[in-house]
Amino acid sequence: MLIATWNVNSIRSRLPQVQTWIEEVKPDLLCLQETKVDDPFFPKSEFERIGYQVSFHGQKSYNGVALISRHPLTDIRFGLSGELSSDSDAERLGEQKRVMSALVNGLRVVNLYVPNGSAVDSEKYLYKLEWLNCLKHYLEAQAERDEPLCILGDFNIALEARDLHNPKRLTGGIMASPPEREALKKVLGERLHDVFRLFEPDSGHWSWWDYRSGAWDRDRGWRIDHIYLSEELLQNAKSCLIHKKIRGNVKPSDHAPVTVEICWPPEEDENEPINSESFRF
DNA sequence: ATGTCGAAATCGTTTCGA
Repeated sequence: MLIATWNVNSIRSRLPQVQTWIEEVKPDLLCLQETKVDDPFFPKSEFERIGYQVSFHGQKSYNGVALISRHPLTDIRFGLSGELSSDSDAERLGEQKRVMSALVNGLRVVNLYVPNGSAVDSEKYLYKLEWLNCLKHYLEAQAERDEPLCILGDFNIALEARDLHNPKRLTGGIMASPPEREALKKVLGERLHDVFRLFEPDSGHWSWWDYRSGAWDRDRGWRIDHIYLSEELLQNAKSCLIHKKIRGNVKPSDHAPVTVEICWPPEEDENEPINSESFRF
């Protein structure tokens, strides 16, 4: 099963590129962030035409997440509500459309667009930390359901020095400050593992390059788009790739897609009866 | 050098957020 995450920075601006990439890579599930479109205007039929089911949770101008799937999506959930400590938290944090989840092939996928945070100690930064704390509670409640878990998306956090092109200069700033990193580590707990690092220990692998300052031409990137898996999925992971060349497109998103290949469901039982199709006549 | 995008309103230029 091939699962992908991509912050597209407006699905309407990026539609041709997303369609081309889907036809090329054929992901089973594509999780989008920053769709920047209210639900009535999501280009749903553009994906249905190529054999995908679509579900989305968006708003005008900002944020917005979507799931594009070749397999049935069930038990689709929107936002962090239902798992929060109070109704007022749910209402306040639900205004920004940043989370949706679904069951696909028996695994729970949680698609996230973590707040950017603007600048350390700003109002938006405090919101980001608070939001991550709510996400932690949400995932703790989720854990009781005992489903194999994949959480992925744009985390707007580089967890370690090797995830930054210039750790000396950038560490301590937004997306690389100790409080953000600690908050994310608490979200992950003991259960969730960064599948990219299972295959690639080295620095120099980025998923986001700022549009400004010639960051792409100078390869000054950050690794802030992540895929985290629970143990049973991690054991069956075959690869995790950053599709860097997509960032070199004409009119690109500032993020590249990231994919994980998981052997899932884990193994076909050889003793199981053969497909009933064979008995048709 | 906060240097570029995308969206929307204050609309053919500026603002906000990233």
